[in-house]
Amino acid sequence: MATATLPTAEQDLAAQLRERGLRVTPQRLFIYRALTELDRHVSAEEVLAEVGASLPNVSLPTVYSTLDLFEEMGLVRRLGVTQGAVLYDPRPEPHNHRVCDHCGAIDDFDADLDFAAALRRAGRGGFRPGRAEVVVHGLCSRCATS
Amino acid sequence: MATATLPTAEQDLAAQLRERGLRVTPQRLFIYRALTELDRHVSAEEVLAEVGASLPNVSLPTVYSTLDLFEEMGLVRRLGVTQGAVLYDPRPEPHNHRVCDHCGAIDDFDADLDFAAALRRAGRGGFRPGRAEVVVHGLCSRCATS
DNA sequence: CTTTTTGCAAATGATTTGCATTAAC
DNA sequence: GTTAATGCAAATCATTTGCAAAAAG
Repeated sequence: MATATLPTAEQDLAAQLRERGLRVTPQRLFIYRALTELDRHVSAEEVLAEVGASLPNVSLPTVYSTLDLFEEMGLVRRLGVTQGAVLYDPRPEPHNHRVCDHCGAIDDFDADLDFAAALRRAGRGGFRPGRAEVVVHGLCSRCATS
Repeated sequence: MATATLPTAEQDLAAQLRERGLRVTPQRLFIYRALTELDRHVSAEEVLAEVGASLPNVSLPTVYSTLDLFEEMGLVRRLGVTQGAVLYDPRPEPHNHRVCDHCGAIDDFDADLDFAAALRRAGRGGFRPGRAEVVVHGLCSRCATS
């Protein structure tokens, strides 16, 4: 795909793909754009719906495999979920999550916390720790009200 | 079911069930026992396998519905997972988790951390915070080695 | 022209549902 | 005897796989 007129972020994606010897396809660019535009935790279905508006006939298997690729590239993170479809988090930097125990919604919150002690403990027994985050369980505003 | 000779923990379960107006069935008692004996994060299938050894013909739907019930009763917690089946955590007290980003394994670690700041932040915007835990992502000893 | 990527259809795997039967109480 | 709980079979939902056709380089 010609990349001359792409926005910077998508130029970067194209470059990263080429570096890996992978191809720059409209599907990959549009899926990336959809993630940026949606800017929240999304399921594969939601990504497909967003992409479908501008690029028809994209298939769910393509969305899944592209999201997997993006995870490998560190562009998104898969979030474990206790109900419904897996969510993909388009924020690559470390941040924390709050999870509604009632409806399963997951959103972000920021707080700079000291994870040194936790990382030290987690590193016992051969586990190689990477990133740490706090997960706060509770009820989202909607579920707390009703 | 007659409960005269049950171990204490199972007597307690029986009492809790009766308090709720629910019935004390062998399935519920054996599933509870299986959770105690396995004493680790388990899938519904694993629970069924363990239960099946002593109480034949238990069905997977019964395991699922019983685990749901136990979650409502605060006896287990469902863990969100990014691959494979949902896991049930038989430890009711707060504790932390470490997750292998390669194979998806989740185990426990303890560390007493100060969540006050995180809970304060998480409580913004109408979210009602309950428990907090740290999740450390990384590679388990097995995946780090190979 | 070569090889990757895609779309479609079908397969898989986890979990849930419907319903007649069984078992608690 | 009444009502909840169970087992079985079938349905559902998310995700993955196989493969021929399309498109990137």
